[in-house]
Amino acid sequence: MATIYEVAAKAGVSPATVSRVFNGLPVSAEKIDLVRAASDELRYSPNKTAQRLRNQSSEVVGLLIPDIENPFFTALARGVEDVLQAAGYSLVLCNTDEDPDKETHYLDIANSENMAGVILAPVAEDGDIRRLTDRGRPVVAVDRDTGLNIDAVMVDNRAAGITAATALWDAGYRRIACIAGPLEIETTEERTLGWRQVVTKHGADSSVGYLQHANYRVDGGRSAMQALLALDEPPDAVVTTNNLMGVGAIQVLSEVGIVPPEIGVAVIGDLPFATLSPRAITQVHLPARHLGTTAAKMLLDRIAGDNQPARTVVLRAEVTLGLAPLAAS
Amino acid sequence: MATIYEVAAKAGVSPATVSRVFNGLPVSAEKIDLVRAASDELRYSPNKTAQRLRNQSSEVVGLLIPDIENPFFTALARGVEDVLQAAGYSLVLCNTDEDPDKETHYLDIANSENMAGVILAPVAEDGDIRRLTDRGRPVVAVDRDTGLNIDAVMVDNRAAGITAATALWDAGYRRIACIAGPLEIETTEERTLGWRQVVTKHGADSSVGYLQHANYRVDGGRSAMQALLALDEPPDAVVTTNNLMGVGAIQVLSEVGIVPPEIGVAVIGDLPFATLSPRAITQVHLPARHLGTTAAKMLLDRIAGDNQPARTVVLRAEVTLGLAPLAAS
DNA sequence: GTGTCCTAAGAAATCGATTTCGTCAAGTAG
DNA sequence: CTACTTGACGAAATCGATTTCTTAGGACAC
Repeated sequence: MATIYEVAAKAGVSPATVSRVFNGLPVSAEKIDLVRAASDELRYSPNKTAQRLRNQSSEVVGLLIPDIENPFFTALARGVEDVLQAAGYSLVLCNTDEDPDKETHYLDIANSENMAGVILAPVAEDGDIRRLTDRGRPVVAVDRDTGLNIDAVMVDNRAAGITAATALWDAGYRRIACIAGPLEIETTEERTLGWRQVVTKHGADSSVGYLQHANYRVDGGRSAMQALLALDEPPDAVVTTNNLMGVGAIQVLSEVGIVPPEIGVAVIGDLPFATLSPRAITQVHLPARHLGTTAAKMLLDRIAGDNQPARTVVLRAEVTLGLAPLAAS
Repeated sequence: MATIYEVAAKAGVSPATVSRVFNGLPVSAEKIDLVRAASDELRYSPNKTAQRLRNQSSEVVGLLIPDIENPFFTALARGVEDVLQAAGYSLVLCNTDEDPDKETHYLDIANSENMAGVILAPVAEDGDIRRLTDRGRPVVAVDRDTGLNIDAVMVDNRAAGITAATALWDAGYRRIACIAGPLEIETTEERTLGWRQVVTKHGADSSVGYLQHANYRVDGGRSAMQALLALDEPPDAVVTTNNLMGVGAIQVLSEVGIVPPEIGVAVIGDLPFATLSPRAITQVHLPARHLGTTAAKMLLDRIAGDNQPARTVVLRAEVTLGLAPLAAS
């Protein structure tokens, strides 16, 4: 790789002049031509590492997500990438695995790598985000809240829970269960609260094991659904508070031969790879990609020097109704 | 952020000594203590950018994949990440979107970012991989071949196609169609050749529209399946040459009410988010994660200075048989 | 004709680490 | 006791860009 010194030597000018040409600072037309010719010939492109050291910042943004294999987060990542790529930034994608230590580790890296900023779906509320913000590096929280006063892009999870449960109730289901995630994850807790609000409003009983806590993944949904089916009076419908648990629940149902709309199923989150006709299922679509693009735009604003007080943007989910039960129960 | 000079001043030593302490070079015990105390107090951690400039390399690896929303590639990425993370490297994930220009762009970035190496699922055979290899940066191809003489980790795609078609034949299906991807993508072409080999071996007719080319995604699988069902004599089984097209095909089948094993379905690739019981479907499991871990290990070897001739590792797919048809047709 | 101002462009400092080189002191051999 | 080796460690060069400082030269006013 050619350096700025080689270009300068070949063009018969100083390195400073080469730098000026590449940064659009005033240089005589004559020398501009010399420099362009020399740099073309040597296929010169400025060394980003040296630029970064000198400028104390880079055109790299970190994105920290808990699970790269969850389609929700990949859609989010896709949204982030689209915006950043268009703005000439590159994206470093880090998998925190719901592990606070990994999160801290990657935040340290963001720091010592001089990244321009970070978009973060936080694992722990007390993460070491300060280290970045103290150095003036913008951080945007996405999907989940931090305790800190920073930009955030969130989904109205309570409303999503209400929407899901209401859709099932309106379709005629009366014994609506809920498969919730681990207690520590606030998003799923909020959705659960939305479900509970609807169920109790209608005076239905929600205390007989209809609330199942499970891990956030497919197998969690499976075991929770199995537990629900084993109840003396199984539910006639179920809300799952994320996409993967929804997959697990539907798998179990299809294995025992109970297919929606024989049982009502509402999933909060999208099922991009559902293999049965998605029409039978109520989906509360989370705007994952939009979450990503919004967060990326906010981050770019901050990088550009925007200093307004921290904003929180709340996006709403959109529902696709599933079929109603075949006959009144 | 504290610099090495501040640490040196506080400890009353030279920056060189601080550097030596951090790099395990011989320093007297007495000064080691001084440096440790000072760096702890200042929470010093070396600036990676400066290290990278000086050392002409970094502990960052680039992974270029065509589609971050495809579970095959996220599983692969996950495998890469596990290995790199354990070795203290970080991963920059780049989405090439099957676009040769984006691929070139990201390869340039890998170059000027002084990345330690690159793992690449190439889009175009004539990509600008040379620019990296010429500078001594190792590159490992994964999933797809390059024309170049570099390390590669591949799947035996022909065998995967043969396995899929044979499983259906052995289960008793006799009119086996194939949903293939775009002609440019060699992986799906090889799988298609495997299918054709089995079909022609048994003297079955494969020329009556049973081979459908479609785009590589869910909607491609949908339209191909619809075309197959519209034939005068529709197939009684179908092989799809990737996971997403499989999803689309199965969706269409479930919508028209034909459920496996009424029709035979063999998918090359995994269906991690299938919502029907996967038991009815033959899956040829591609070792996506293993592909990633293998590639990452090979890359780390090269980074460590391994100079043996380029290797190509071929992994084999594993089949999970679906159910046989209910009655002989 | 001389003083002032402005612009182009080179010299040199800077970012923060690593590493070579040289110095000095202590230890060992003759 | 001198000569030579060895080891710790500081001074300074280096990586490749950007930016400040400085200087030279031209344009213009008086």
